[in-house]
Amino acid sequence: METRELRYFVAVAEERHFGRAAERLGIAQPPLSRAIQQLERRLGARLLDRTTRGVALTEAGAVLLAEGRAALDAVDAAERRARRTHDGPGLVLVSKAGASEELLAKLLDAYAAEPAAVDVDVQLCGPGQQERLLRDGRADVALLHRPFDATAGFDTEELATEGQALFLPAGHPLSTRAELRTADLADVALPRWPHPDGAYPDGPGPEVRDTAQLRQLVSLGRAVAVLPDSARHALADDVVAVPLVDAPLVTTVIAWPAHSRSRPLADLVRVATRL
Amino acid sequence: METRELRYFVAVAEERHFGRAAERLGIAQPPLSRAIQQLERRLGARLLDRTTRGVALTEAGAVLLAEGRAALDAVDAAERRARRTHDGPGLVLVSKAGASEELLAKLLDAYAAEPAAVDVDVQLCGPGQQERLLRDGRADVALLHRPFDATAGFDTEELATEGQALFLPAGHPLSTRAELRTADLADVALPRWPHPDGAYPDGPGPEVRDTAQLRQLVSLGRAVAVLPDSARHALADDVVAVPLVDAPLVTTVIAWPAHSRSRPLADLVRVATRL
DNA sequence: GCCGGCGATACCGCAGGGGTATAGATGACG
DNA sequence: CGTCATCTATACCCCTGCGGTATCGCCGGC
Repeated sequence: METRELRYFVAVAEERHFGRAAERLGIAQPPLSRAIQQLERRLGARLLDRTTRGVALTEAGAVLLAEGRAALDAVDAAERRARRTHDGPGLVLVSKAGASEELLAKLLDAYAAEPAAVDVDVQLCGPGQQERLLRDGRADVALLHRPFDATAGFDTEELATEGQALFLPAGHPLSTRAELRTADLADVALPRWPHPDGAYPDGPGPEVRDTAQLRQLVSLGRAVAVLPDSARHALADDVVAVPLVDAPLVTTVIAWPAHSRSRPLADLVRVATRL
Repeated sequence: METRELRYFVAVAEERHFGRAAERLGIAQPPLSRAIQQLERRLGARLLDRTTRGVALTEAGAVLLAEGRAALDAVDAAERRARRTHDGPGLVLVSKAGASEELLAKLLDAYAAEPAAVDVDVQLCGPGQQERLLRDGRADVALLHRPFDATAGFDTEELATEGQALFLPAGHPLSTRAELRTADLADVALPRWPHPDGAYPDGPGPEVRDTAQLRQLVSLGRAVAVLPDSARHALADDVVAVPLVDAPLVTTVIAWPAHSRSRPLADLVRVATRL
């Protein structure tokens, strides 16, 4: 199966519409129809149920969509990592904006002191994006936070575990409490995080993209946030943190593609585990 | 990057010779040279150092070889799993021939009793092959044995942990001992297992492909073997097992691709963990 | 019953992948 | 040092197959 066929199929499967998929791919609709038919013939399997109002995935189509996305990411990763290797030694580390800032700073300092240290390009992104970057080769290593981020398929080492706290603007009714339980948050409008596809769930809370942005909203009195205790370290005067004693513990882990065995990556991981 | 280009590059990188790679690919040598040149131009990176006596990998080439193999496996997996889904529900389980036989039998029995059980196709193979089958989609789930098999990149659940024993033909000098230590094996010729590429290391012991074959050689008095205790269960009268008290513990795990979320697979894993 | 939207079919043009023949480069060898 | 063997690159040709345009057939909505 060729990458092109797979890209075409994934586009149709995601758009559930040949015309829109063709537009997204920058080709006309008829060649796309033909390509999908050929793919189905070669696989010997129906992938799509066509109706006059669009297309639906068959079971085999759903499997090919899931596996095909992973395969396309792997191909992209091969290309990106080869290109980056040619451009010179270096690592791309990705972390959530605003999360584990102190740990990240210590890690970068400690690694830079290593004799064989290479350039580390730090990418900050919103939650749930790191996994994708690691899979498609835009990043080599990531700081993830269990249980929020999926670590499936990566090698990981645990770096730190901490509790969570509610971060409130000073003057908020709950800000005088010594500690809180999740039940106390029943009628608090918590911020809404985007799904992986970028859409936001419905609800009363503000829409946020990353933790740094959220912290600013809290400071402005426009949001309250549940964040790991370490977010406390750069707290503005007008923000209060109250421990949430029964919130799940958050573990910061360093994660990398399971097959990676480069020397700089191994050094970075070793430094991280010895912090 | 197209699958075809990647296949071509991997062939040349593995053969380190354009002519042989072309033959393996079933094409002539000149188009292959051209294809690699185009790939290098598109990537903007030299992948191979050509000499008149063959080719050597550059650093970027080595990265592309490793990542490219994984990517090609992922593409194959997408194709195979889509095809198998179309052919009907079913799981392919792979295990080492002769290993964990009792546990495997119990697992298959227990799963078959499930209300939503699907066909389970059991593939037996030599050591180190399961990982490959799981990666390229020929299998859905595997029984692996830590620390011998690599579980990197898979989701796993532990099923059993056991010690190892030395399996000897009756009458062997060591067969009367109540227990052994690894130091006692210093001048015993242990069997040689093939590398992933099929080549055998040099040494005095017999060449073996799988545990079932090894057991037969022991029974014939042509080999001695270090195997997990459970290999004892179908022991012939003429074979003696002596515990190796300081050998590493062997953990049997059930492993599957990290992103797999099919109902039959989840059922099988649940049944396995409750054995 | 007509219209609009969607996927499939028919047909054409050309980019590019594959083939053969051969040149160019370089280490091996007498 | 010249010749040969070996291996990759270049030149040139052919034809497959991808992509484009025009149009058809089908079906749901009004």
